[in-house]
Amino acid sequence: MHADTPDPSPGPAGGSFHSGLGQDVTTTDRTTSDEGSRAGRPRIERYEPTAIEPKWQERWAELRMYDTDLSDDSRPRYYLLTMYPYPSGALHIGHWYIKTPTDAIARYRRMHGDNVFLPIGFDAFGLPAENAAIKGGFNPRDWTMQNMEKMRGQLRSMGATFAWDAELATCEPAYYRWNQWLFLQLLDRGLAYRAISPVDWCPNDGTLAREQVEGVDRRCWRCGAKVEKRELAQWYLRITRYADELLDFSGIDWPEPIRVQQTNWIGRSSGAEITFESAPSPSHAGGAPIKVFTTRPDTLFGATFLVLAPEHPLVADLIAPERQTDVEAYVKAAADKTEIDRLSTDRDKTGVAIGAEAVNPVNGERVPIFIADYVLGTYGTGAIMAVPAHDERDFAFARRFDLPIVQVVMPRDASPHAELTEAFTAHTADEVMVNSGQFDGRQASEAWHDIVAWLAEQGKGEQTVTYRLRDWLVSRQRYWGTPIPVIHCPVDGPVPVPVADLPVLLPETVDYHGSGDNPLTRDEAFLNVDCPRCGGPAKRETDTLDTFIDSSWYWFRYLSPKLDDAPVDVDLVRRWTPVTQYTGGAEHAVMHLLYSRFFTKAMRDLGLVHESEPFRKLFNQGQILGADGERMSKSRGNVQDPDELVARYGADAVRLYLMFMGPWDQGGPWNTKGISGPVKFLGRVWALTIDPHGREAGDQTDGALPAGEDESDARDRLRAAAHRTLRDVTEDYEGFRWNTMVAKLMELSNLLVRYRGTSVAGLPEWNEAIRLLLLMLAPAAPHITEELWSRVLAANGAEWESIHVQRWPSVDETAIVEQTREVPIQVNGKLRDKVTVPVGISEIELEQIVLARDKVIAAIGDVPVARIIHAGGGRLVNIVLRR
RNA sequence: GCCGAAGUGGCGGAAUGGCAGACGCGGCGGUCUCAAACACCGCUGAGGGCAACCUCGUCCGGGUUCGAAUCCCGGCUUCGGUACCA
Repeated sequence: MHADTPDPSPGPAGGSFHSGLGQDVTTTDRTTSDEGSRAGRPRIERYEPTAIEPKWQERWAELRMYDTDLSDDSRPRYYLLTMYPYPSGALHIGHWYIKTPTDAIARYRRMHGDNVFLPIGFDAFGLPAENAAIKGGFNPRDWTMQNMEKMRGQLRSMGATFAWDAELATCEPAYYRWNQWLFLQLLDRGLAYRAISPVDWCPNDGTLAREQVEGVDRRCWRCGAKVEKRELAQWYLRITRYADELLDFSGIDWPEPIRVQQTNWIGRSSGAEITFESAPSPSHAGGAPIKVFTTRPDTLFGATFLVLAPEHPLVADLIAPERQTDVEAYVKAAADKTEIDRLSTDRDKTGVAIGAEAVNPVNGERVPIFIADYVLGTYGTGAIMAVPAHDERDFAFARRFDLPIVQVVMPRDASPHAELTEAFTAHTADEVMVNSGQFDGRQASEAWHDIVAWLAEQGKGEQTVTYRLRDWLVSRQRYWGTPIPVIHCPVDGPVPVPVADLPVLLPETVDYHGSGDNPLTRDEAFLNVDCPRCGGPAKRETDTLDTFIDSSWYWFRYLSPKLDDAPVDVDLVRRWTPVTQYTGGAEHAVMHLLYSRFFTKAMRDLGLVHESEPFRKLFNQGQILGADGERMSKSRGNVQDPDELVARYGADAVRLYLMFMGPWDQGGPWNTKGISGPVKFLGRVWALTIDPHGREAGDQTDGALPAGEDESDARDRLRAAAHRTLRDVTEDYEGFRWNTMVAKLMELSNLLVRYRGTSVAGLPEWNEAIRLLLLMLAPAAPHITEELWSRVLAANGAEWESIHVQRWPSVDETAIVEQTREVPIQVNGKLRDKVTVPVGISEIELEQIVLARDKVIAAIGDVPVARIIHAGGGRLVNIVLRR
């Protein structure tokens, strides 16, 4: 800063005459540590986080500081939501990584006067509880409740400001009855329905989740038996009805990668549905419509065969008797594979002809029909027209089965006779039609529309849109979830449970029989009921709901977790939602974060909520990996236990270290060593505050101010640094840039350390800097700042008031204004010199000074100066020489 | 394969068109101590020079610009997601 004024002007000497200052906050311990007094240096009380953290956590809880008054309209509302944890047993460091910075946001917003609501709860249904229960022979409820109790304690140890009075657990009837209620409403609106679909089924253990099927030969994870596919009646939610609306992200501020993922997942494809007809054959009358979906109707003349999905319903009608055996064998083989296997890209194409033909509507040509598992029954119409010349998969299939390949689209200037060695899939504005009858010579992109129009005229096709997104399968053949409120009557079929009979309670006792299949199917008391419609004997539905239902509306319920006559408090929902800021992992991109958007829209259409989007702003934090760079898991033995760290370094240090590691959205490998940085920093903040006049053994400055500074310079510099830090740190808080926020506070504390024990320690500028430092640090490290704040107040004889109810300080711009500025000087873009000049200097004056510098003259030599660039507001000067 | 994110010292990272490496870890030297630990002070990208200084340097190759870690084009690598979606 004073690089060009090296001569030292000694400031007031010594640093030992300040005990009389009113603002002296030195602790009384200074005099009690007699055995530690060595070399005339009083030992100050050390920073002991474990001694202060529980104390303040209790105090905050006693004062109910963070229960939110939801009816308070006098302040801006800030609904801060963080993904609720699954009660898996214990918190891991990843929970801290997302939750403690979220708490810093809450505290920061409160210091701006916002009414912050930061609820917490538990995603308490799910498979891990059931697996643990089967293994240990106990009730999933007991396991879940115990885990929740442990995790509550751990969550409290973060010092986070959760609104515990709003806590909810989804496994409580008070919550899941409303899952059931919502399900019935969706059923009533046609947004829930039942359909048959294949599930993985083990002969010993019943239905398996996808992750319970192991290895390429698909065996049960528990008993090793070969897993089959079974057709089961399943409940679905009609999320596809909202596909187009879900593609619209206007009005929400979400990370681009999530929006892209959701968009791809929904997978809107514009194309045409084209109707082929079956050709007559000895065993089949012909004339049956076969609908195919294509995004390339312009290639219709190139369709040389048709492929149906193996499970396509028309297969049975069309099949030639002599093909029966082969086709059945193929269909069975396909059914034994999961969709994952079927979709594996590098697999060779397989399929069989079914001995039937179809008629191409555009030219009357007869083409053979195949079934092949590369066509999916669940997408489009489950049937395609195969155009091997213009589709890679069809090309591979045609090569394999020696089928004709007819090119119908080609580049304008290409030779029409060249043989294709791979599918030609380019679809720009520059291709023309060939081998396409009346469309020959037309530009392909125009022919696309012309052919669709022609088909529509003939009643043989229409333009359509297809989505990759499927309806949401919500049936789970599991005990530990929300019972689906339906009764199956032999007379009336599936009948909804009357709303008055809700909740359908999960039975208290559970008998697993040492097996993984759903014990509800064996629970006679649960199972046997009267039909609500005809009163006759009927059976309850034994499937439970996917736990993602629970998390699809939980933030509404936080506002009134105990409300017992409606799922949500319409008035509070109107005032408090959408959620202002949501924080959580990106791994939920196309599940929870998509389902929540769907549910919000569906609940809007049910008249329950007014808005269409759940979360106005979303932030996805990164993932903390093990020290080995791998995902943390018990089996790898690389899990970091936060309790251990808290016991050793304190919650504040852990919070600060997690924030300091790097950008929040980045995550990264855990490295315990690095925590010593934040630990030392907190120790310095402690020492600076309680003992401003102390000096450490080995300090060679001898209490003198830095060379070239007098006391007035030092006071200005302290004040400028404190306010500049405040300005920058405020911006970092706003942008969730915790790592640089902490770094800047470290810089300020380093500066204060330099002045500790000098004549400016304890002066008003010093005290202001300490005060700002504590306030800026308070949201991130709430305990130590609360403790030091209370000591400062006590030392000044002031009444205690929590640091966390203080207002965020405002920047004094006049403190930051400087008299001089250091200007880097470049010659041809290379740094050659620096010069300190008065702030208001003109460009002409600056040039004169710059050009007179020895180093500049040397760098220029005898080459003429072409021009001189003054970069943005005089931040830099660049002298450009003639080439 | 496709989609997304990212490549900067020994390590985590900062700087997003203007002084590369803030801040921290680790390392080296010193002070304090009987000694150690703690704490404190100084140094710490590479190479050269007694020195002042000089040269090189942000994954690789081009380009734009007075000036590029940053913008553009091409490539490589790593991580995440997805998986024959017609």
